[in-house]
Amino acid sequence: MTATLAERAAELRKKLEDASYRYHVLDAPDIPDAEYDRMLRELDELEAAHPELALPGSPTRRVGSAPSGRFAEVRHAIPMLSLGNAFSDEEVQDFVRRIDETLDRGELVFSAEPKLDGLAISLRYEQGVFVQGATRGDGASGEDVTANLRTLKAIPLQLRGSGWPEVLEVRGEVYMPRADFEKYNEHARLHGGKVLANPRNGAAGSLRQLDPAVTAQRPLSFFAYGIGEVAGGALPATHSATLALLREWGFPVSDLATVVQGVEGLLAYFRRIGAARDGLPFDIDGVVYKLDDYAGQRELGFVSRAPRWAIAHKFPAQEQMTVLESIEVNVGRTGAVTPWALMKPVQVGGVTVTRATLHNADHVARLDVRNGDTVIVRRAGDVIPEVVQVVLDQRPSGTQPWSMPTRCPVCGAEVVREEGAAVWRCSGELSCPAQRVQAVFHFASRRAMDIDGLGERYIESLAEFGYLQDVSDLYRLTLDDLLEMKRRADERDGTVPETVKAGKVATKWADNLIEAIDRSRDTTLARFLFALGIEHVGESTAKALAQWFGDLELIRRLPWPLFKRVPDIGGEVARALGHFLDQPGNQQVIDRLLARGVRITDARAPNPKLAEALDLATLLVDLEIPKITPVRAGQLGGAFADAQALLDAPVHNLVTAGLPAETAGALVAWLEIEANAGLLLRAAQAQADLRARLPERGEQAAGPLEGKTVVLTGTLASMGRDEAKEKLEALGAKAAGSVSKKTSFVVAGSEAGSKLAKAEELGIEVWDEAKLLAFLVEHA
DNA sequence: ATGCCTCGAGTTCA
DNA sequence: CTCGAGGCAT
Repeated sequence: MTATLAERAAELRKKLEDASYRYHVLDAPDIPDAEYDRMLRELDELEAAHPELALPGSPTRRVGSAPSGRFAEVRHAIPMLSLGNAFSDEEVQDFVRRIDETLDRGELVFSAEPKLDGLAISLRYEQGVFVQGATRGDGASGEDVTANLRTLKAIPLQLRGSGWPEVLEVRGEVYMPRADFEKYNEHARLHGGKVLANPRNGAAGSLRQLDPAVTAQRPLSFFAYGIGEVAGGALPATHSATLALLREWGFPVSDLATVVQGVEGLLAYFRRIGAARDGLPFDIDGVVYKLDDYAGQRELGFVSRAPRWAIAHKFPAQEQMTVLESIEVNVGRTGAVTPWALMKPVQVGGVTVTRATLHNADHVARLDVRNGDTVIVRRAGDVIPEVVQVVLDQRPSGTQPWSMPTRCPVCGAEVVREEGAAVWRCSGELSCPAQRVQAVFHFASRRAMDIDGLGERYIESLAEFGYLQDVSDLYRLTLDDLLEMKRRADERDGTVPETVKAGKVATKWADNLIEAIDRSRDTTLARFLFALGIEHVGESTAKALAQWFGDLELIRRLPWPLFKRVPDIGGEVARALGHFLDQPGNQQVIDRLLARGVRITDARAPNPKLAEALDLATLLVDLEIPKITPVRAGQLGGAFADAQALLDAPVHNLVTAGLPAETAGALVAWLEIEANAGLLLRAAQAQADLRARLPERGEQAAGPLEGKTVVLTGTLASMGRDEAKEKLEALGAKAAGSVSKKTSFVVAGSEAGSKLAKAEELGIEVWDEAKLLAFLVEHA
């Protein structure tokens, strides 16, 4: 029993020492802080419970690691201690209770401040002059980095004011502001410099440069938070008063540092800083509480490595270590094969994470993650977990680099990658069940046909049991089909509910689903086009198509080059759309959807601006015919009335139209290819069609927001964001996803974040909810 | 060609 | 939200 505990203690000590060395000496940590803290606590508890295991050299007895020797060693007259940690309200309550029991003096006053994620240093002033600066090192002695610290503008070389002690040591944190860190890295990337991993490492690495000139180039800053040795003078009786004095003497002190009372005060402060955290210009990993009066601090004293009168209250770890059990792949709607990591569940930033996307094969290769690896996961951008790094030391032996499967795990078709592209795709297209299921899921999604209650599981089962070949089958599902599907699915999974065994069948969900499918039959052209899941045709492009052509039948017949007449649609998107419509299978699906009751309720006349599509010269340029430059196309446009006339023309007419023989030859050769001739023929028909339908110019009334681009952000009280978007679009506005200088105005609800900040930065008009509502009422 | 600016597509958890 | 890539102005 004791033997195993002793082994565990030895193992923990070894790991902690290694990690500490990497962190403090090499500036290259290989495990997250949270993991370090966890191991240190385990060892601490072990040693507390079994004092015979506690050794003098244990990591629990000191703060960091010995200096690397490149800088002179500085012995701290008063050790630079680290703090105990609290991760929960209970631990903070315990901290306060312990002080209460010792001091017995009623409501306690604490100084509270953010805990910066930087590098702790000590600055020594004699007669008010900066004489020496040192890193914390192992707490007892650190490295002399005076020359480097002198380059920091935030550190006074001579104290301001008066009344300072003859000898004064100021402690604080050197850090790199986030924005400066980004800027620095951007510059480094552009000029091939060293890219810093994160602000903390950036600060640590910068201070440990042997050449102060290098340090001077780094955007470092400093906050004072305490004092060390004081001689030949006196300081106030409280920490807060001392901070105020330090500020007068010329030190930056965080203006978030404040005084609070009792446990409630501490916890309220923690929440306030936590809420403000993302908006702060620097990284913090928690807050620090210190008993404010020095007399009380002296009375409380220290436990082995930390003061009893202070504690660090840490935010939930944003990074954690866990084991990657396997790398799986997903097949998306477009056939994209995406690798993702299945991991042992771990708490990160307050939620349990088990899976994280690995984006694509290149990303996996860059990280070199393998099955069984120990990995560091982080929740990036607030929510989405990502695998940051592999802990190579912990890699099991005999692993192989991961490689993309050559066959689709779902349908067995070959997995291929387009030249130069990042994604690998399953080549099975609609014969791949995964792609079919995803296609239906997309079709039913809220922004497409909006079929409520049709989730992925139901779709999978319906497809599996043969009720669903393509999306048009949704519209011939019966109540019995659904119930039968459910029965077979339950049977297969062995999850037959007790109620069913008792002879009762729940049908409410199926009634609702049938009803939802029926409701979705009436839809808009934009939703319908989006729902089809055409490559490159997302919500925005679908809206543009609907707005410009107005009618499904017209779009179905259009030769692809004409799609390029719509703003923001270029060759790539037009070709993808044409390719989709050229497949008889797709046209049949559309036919069946219409035959089974799907109705487009907002058909209208084409946009008058499409008149330019009637121009033969424009059309010829769009067709991308070899040798037909815009100039040549113009000549042909002048010589022939329309595409039909060109098709009818004998070859020699091309030459008489002013075309050089070589160019005319290229055109004739192009036309000899049957598909091309067909394209031109269809273009001729489409032109005739359009000509018949186009309304007179200016017939369509322009909305009050015509030509305006708006961006919505934050939460609106009176309506959903989508609803607001629709209303603005109805008035002619275009709703964009991000703020740029082209944005006309931003509508900001409550808790608006980065987009509002960007708008303010660019000086773009911002509407609040009241202004939006007033505008909508006025133009209803 | 280059550099914005958008859009599309894929994604996590409660 | 973040990446990759298309569209378009320069």
